[in-house]
Amino acid sequence: MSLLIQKRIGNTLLRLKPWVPTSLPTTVIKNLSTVSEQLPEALDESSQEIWNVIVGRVGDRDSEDEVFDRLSNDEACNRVHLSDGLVHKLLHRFRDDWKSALGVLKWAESCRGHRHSNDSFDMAVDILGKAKKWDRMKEFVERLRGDQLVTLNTIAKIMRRFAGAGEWEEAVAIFDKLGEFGLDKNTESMNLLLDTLCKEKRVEQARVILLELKSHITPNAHTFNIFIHGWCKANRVEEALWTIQEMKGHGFRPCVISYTTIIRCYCQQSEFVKVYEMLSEMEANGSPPNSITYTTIMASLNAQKEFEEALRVATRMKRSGCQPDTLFYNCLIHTLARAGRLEEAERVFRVEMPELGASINTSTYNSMIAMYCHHDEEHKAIELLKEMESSKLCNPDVHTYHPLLKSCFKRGDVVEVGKLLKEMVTKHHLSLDESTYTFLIQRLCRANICEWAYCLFEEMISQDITPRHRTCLLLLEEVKKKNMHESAERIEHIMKTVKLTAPVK
DNA sequence: CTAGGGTTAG
Repeated sequence: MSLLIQKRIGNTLLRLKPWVPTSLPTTVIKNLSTVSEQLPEALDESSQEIWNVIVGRVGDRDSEDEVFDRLSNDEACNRVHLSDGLVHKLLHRFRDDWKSALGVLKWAESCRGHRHSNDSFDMAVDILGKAKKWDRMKEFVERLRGDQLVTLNTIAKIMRRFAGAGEWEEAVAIFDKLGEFGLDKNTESMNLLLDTLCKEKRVEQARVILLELKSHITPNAHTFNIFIHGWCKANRVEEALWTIQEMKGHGFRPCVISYTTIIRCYCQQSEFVKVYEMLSEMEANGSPPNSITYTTIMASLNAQKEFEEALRVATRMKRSGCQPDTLFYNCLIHTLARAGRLEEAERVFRVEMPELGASINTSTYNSMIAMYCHHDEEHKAIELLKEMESSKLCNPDVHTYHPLLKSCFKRGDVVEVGKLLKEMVTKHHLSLDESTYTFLIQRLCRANICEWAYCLFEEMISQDITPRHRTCLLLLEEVKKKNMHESAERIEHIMKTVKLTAPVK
């Protein structure tokens, strides 16, 4: 087995092999041992080969120069013709590993015939920002500045990373220096700054800055919508309403976005009377609600388990003549499923969506599959999964498999769990996420196969996914019951060293 | 640079 394959994400089952206990059904063991190499999707054959080489060459703890050297000295890498798309995918692959990302970038730059797109540089800046390597980021941006390669998009990445890390003053400082990058302080760049601050719950600061800049830069309708969102995010709907007035004072008519933002805030406060009042107001004053408005309300009612009420909202929407879209239908199907109206959901899926030209996506299928599983019609769920695979319009994701896996556990069919996991990894190149690991570990423990659960736990750690405290405790208890001393010690060790995620709620 | 799902889980 090559190192390359070991490095791949989602080699869950592969890693299980040495651990598979004899108590597991033989079919499971057989399934686990036949995993083939998975490939990242959407790459053509030659790009795929390059990908494998590069990813295989990049070590875990190397410096950027080591990565660069290794790639430069590799024959296969030197023969490569690099496309922007491939560089983009590589940077994305190393988005959490800035050293490797910079090494790859540097190597790509040195390749004959290759010139980076702005997008690649921006991604590098973003990766450094994500890692909070501020000095390296500034250094990198300086270089870009020299080559006049800094765009407003670059600035956006910098600002958002600073603000996201709580360094909002730095975000403002970048705005102040826009001129140095050959960019203007205008409405567009100001809105970017204000939006960044508002999204990081710094609406007050944004407000102060707007007042400062007002005499130089004219706000537009976007500016006010940004503030409406900012106030709502801070749960200060009074100020948001006040901003609507201010907007009017500046000669801008509040639009469907302005109102929908406020409606969302009312929904979160469960102030549904106010929601409906605002809906009526919108209809009356010529900014009628759209699909997004209605979907927002329905989703919120769903969250409160008010499915019948949510369905009334859908009826109201259809009566209003508003054009439904995919997200609306996904929400509607979800609602119908939760309300136990399977035939109606089927009709929406099979008839209404195609007729009204709403495209069906992964989430649509996921909702239908979850519905069937929930109502013990797994065969229909599996049929839909097959349909998804052959349709080529959309592919399954981890959420597609959750209800299917749950059904297997419910039936006590562990063999099927193994089959499904194998399919996820090999056929669809999916890697398990934190919630899937947590779920599997929990259910495997309950099914008295904590050996398997422990393997997944190890796998999780090796993928740098932090287990929840509760998961550790559960597994530890099970492992102790089975006298798996070594595993128990290891779990205890991990609990001490790894920063554990607090349990949800 | 402005608005929207879901989930496996008591």
